[in-house]
Amino acid sequence: MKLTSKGRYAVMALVDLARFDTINPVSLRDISLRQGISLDYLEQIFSKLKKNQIVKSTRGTQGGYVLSKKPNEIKLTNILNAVDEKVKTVQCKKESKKGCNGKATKCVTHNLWDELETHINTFFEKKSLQDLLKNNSERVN
Amino acid sequence: MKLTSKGRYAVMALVDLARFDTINPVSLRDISLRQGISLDYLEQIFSKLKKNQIVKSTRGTQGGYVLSKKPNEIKLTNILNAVDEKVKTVQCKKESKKGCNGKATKCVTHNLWDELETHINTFFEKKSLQDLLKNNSERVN
DNA sequence: TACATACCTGACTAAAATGGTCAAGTTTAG
DNA sequence: CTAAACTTGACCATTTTAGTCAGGTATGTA
Repeated sequence: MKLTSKGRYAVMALVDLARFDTINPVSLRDISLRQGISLDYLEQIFSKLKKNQIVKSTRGTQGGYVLSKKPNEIKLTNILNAVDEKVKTVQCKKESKKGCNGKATKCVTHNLWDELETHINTFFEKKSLQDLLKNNSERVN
Repeated sequence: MKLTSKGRYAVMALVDLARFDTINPVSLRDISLRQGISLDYLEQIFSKLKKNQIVKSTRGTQGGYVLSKKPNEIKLTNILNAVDEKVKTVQCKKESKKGCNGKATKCVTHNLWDELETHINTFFEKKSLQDLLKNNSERVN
């Protein structure tokens, strides 16, 4: 079980945005430099964040990104879903009439992973960007 | 973020074992057939479970595996750790003096993943094999 | 004692996911 | 009109996953 960098990068970038977008849009270049994340990779991530209406973009010189909602309205679950960092547990095909692993019944752990999924999602639904801002009033660059 | 099959297989196999090892040791072959898991893969998994004293083995004809403790004493966290299915979050090198991503300070999400890790582990520490047995009194084969 | 059964070990591998890079744009402020 | 910034999509090296394969070794039973 593993948490990947993409979700972490997305959260880091948005915290950065929340801190710096108050006056002007923030360019990915700036975020890249401040957070040490590859610019090209950031572009992929922000493309998804934009599709999910978490950020808005302005083109051209002095352009960049801003949050489309207030930090306390952006929950971590929104961010992680946007970049496809969902909790994937059992791969039992829900379509199929069969249970897990081709058996007639559900595998004995089926409910377990469901519970875990709920458990983790609850955690992410409670946390907002605002919560992270509070814990990190020290400067980062 | 993803949960892999290895951990799921380990739990499935141990639930199977808990149900059938009361009289004789259970052969991996039987578990393989009942649970639809490759025999060779099961051997790898059980090798780790044995190293971590979760199961005991008997060789020879009529041999097989039995649990080394009672089902209520085996927590999911023990099982998942045994098969290296730990929760891995940030890859910040703890050795290094530097913070995450080569920055001087901890990345803004550092504490977040720590919290999540604790949150998930708490879940696994509460659940025992016994708990899974209760929820699955229906037959599985 | 033979031998089948079952555990044990380690090397190997196809496929997928991860964590990016690279190239070629389009848009717009100045 | 041009540089800064967003946009899109193809591409790729590495690592992980989920096994397979090939050989063992140990031992209960006939």
